[in-house]
Amino acid sequence: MPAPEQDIEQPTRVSDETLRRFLGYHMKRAFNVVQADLTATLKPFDLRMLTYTALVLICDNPGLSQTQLAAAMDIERPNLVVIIDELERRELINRTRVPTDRRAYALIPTLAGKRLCEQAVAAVQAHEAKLFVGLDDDMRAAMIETLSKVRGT
Amino acid sequence: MPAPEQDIEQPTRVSDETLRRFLGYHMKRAFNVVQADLTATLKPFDLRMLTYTALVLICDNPGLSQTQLAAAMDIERPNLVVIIDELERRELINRTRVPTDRRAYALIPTLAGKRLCEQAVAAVQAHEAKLFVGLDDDMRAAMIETLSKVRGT
DNA sequence: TATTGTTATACTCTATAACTATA
DNA sequence: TATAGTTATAGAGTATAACAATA
Repeated sequence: MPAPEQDIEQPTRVSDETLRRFLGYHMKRAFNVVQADLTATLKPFDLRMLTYTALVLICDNPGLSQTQLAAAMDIERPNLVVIIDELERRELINRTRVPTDRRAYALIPTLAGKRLCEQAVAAVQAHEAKLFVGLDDDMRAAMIETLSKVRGT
Repeated sequence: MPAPEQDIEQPTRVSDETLRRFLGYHMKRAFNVVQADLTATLKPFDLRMLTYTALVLICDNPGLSQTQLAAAMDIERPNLVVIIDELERRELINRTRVPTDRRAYALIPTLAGKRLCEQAVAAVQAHEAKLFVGLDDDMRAAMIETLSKVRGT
């Protein structure tokens, strides 16, 4: 016999009671908000999260190779190429051949790259201060510790 | 004059000292780990995070519409269509026309859908217990509260 | 006129295989 | 043979515009 269709009614409010028991669910939803706000924060600099991350790591570690950078960013080497292409095209970094290993590039920030990086980092600092405004230092440190533990580091 | 190229050397270790000052950075990295493990957890059920989330919400809120579900999942309606298509093709849910509004579908789980949902939820519970093994209940509650606050809820 | 579900489309991020040039 | 960077390609996830059916 066919299923009874008598009690088909749209719920007036959608409950996420099962999902909200999971920490991962809250992490995803919170991270979505953070990511959206970060994207807006970086837009004036014409940077995305990936180009921003790459630029900061290159400024902090001048001379690193694309393989090293891809490992640090936890992305595949092929996906890094277009990111580096973009940063180089905008003259924020240079690809310099390494004399001792002519297969590899040393990634070096330009002066413009270093300046943009400084400004972007300051903007991201303001973005974090705004997003995590009610968070005291102890809780902040505890969260970083917990998140690092999850990551396995 | 050209830039001096004398001190081009690959760093032996890549430092992320600037980035690790940001909570968002730790959230992203931790969430990547959670997401990867969740993907593996759901694979035996032939579910992805999106199809899993949709199935759970449909089981918890039988009869809800696609518009309601898209809002609950925080995704655009067009992107939900293929997700519902897949769940329906696998006979885990049904699209039933609402008598009072023939534009809308009421999404109803099948018996098979409810069973798969139960099993998947149990597997995700185990996955969370494993990932957050060192996390005591107080810290867990504090994290959920903090993440909810970031989300603006 | 507005809304539900849909199609088409495009952009980003991600993942893998295969190529080149160097080692 | 192995590695660095590259190309090509394919799969997800996400976003917007526009359409048919219905309200």
